[in-house]
Amino acid sequence: MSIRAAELLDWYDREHRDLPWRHPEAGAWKILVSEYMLQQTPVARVLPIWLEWVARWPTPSATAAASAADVLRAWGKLGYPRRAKRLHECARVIADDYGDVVPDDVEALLTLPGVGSYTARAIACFAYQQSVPVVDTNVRRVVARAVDGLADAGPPSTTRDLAAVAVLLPDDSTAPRFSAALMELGAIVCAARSPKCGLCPLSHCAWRAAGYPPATTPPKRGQAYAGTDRQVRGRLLDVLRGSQKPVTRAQLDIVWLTDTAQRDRALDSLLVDGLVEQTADGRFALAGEGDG
DNA sequence: GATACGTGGGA
DNA sequence: TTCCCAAGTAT
Repeated sequence: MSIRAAELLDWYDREHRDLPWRHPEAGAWKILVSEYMLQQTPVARVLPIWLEWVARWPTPSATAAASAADVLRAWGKLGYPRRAKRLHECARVIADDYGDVVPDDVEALLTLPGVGSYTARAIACFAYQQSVPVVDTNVRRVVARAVDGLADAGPPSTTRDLAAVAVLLPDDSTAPRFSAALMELGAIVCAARSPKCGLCPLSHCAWRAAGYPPATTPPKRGQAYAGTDRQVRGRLLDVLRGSQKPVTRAQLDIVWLTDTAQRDRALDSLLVDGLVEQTADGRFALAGEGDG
């Protein structure tokens, strides 16, 4: 079963959320910033950070001129702070190598730090109106249901997923809106947890036609967060974000008392990732503190 | 292909 | 309260 573009586009025009990075005046850089922030992070949490961010650093060169520490602080508790570091590095590359203009071709975009298959195509599509497939988790789920009649998407495969969406893409200038609509439908109607099929505009959904069969593969258990290195890293970084001055080892140690080996490992990984630096006197600070 | 990588809100 | 999961990327 396929997806009728007209149904999807009409629904999108009626029901889509008014998100600022979708406004025509946003421009490629601010769209790029939104894409980094939206990687694995809900719109509601991104919105306030994005608004402050693009007002403060409206261009790649403005972003590149900021210190890494300021960038990490502005990122706040959005999560996965390596994204902030990569965004900062990306800004420098675009400022230095691309004349402060976000490149418009997928191949060049893919060379930027933090830009993978999804983000490269999202920028080409939404910032430059190119008819390239854009595949995120929402799109994969909508296609799995509406086209394949399955409750959930199978394991991701970039090659396979791109090909599946490519055949659905309208062969005209509506392609970018079609991709945005696919993502929007997955986000607010064809949701993972409780799909609102009563509100779905698609009159030909294979999953519905099959009587909404449940997933056949057992749900994969995501790893617990409590007690992981990720949680320890988060705690350590939170201390560093909150201090304008370098902190002592003891100030970091108190955030994780239960497993000192794990705490040491977490701190070391932050140093390796370049998110944290050690000062000459042995204290610790956010990377690039004092730069810019 | 599997795994590491933050955080917080809703069911 | 616990569990799920949210516009992925890099290794």
